[in-house]
Amino acid sequence: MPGMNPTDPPRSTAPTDDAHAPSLGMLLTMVRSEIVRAIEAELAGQGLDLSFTQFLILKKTHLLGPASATELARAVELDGGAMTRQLDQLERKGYLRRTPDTQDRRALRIALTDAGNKVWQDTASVCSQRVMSAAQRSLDKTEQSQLHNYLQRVLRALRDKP
Amino acid sequence: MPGMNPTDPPRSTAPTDDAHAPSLGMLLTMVRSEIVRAIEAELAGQGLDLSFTQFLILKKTHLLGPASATELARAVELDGGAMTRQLDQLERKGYLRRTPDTQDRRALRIALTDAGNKVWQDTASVCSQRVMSAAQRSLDKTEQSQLHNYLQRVLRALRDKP
DNA sequence: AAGATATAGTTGCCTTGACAAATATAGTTT
DNA sequence: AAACTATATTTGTCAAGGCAACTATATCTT
Repeated sequence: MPGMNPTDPPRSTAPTDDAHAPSLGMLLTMVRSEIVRAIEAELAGQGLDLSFTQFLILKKTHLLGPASATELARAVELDGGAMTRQLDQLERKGYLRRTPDTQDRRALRIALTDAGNKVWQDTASVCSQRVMSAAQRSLDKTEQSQLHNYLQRVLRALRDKP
Repeated sequence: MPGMNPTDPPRSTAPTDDAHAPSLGMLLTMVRSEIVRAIEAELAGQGLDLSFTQFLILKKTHLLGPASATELARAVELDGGAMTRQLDQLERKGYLRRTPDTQDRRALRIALTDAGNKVWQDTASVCSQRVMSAAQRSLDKTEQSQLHNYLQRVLRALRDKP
């Protein structure tokens, strides 16, 4: 076993027991779901009724500036149909607006409203920064960028198939 | 950007158009979903009709030996209700069996059938090994264990709240 | 320019998973 | 041992997201 951590506690000696070292896949799942939970909790704590997905959409809309629904969907890795429904909700909450695109009459331009901008800048972005820096607080700068780098390389390896 | 209209609002210049460097959160999402996709594709390619969740349940059942539904649910980070339904399916497919626990009459013992064991050992575990080693092929041993280590530290930081 | 093909957004359908309620059984306290 | 309390599993309900079908428009081909 390549990464046998000496500080691991002894364990029941059942079948091939190394059940305590989570696999890479499991770690990714757990880390991600903790981040999601934490950000949703922060948002709720600030009185904001936003799901993690909605938070992401606000983030990307702010980041990209007015964008089409499809661009946004790709940016947050969400299905187009699901995007439509999330946009419905965010529009109902008053955080963004759909405007017909004058260039392409099939498309929309999704833009933050003033309220949406305010919520993003004053609250939501702060929540996520708080969570993300808490998450990485035990890594120094070098380690943080290594982590980032490793994950990018893993991603590329997975996408450049063979 | 095809068609930049003069009446279009200014492209947000502020947040440094570094929109191309995915955040840590986004990386985690993307890496994980690539892994899931890849493993499901491998399984399907081997003629196995197994969702990623079902794959995980087989894996953990193999790893833990006969376990209760609750133990399994915790091991794969799945809700108890969802577990019941996945067990229904896996039992229908003939890969595992529910036996009443003789010690605790509320509980079950979930065990792989012979078919389940065979599928795991001959096919499913191989698929996942193939995907996971492809994923990490551009990291050397040291980097792999650093990645693992960093993720564990991030996870701990998130769980040992502030 | 007509036809073929591709893309944007919406909607319907289906599956999954979270959450809560219900039931059965253990374990603890009085 | 009766009353509480905690745990294991199941079921109902709901929201979310994937996929396919549909409409409208754009783009490419002939």
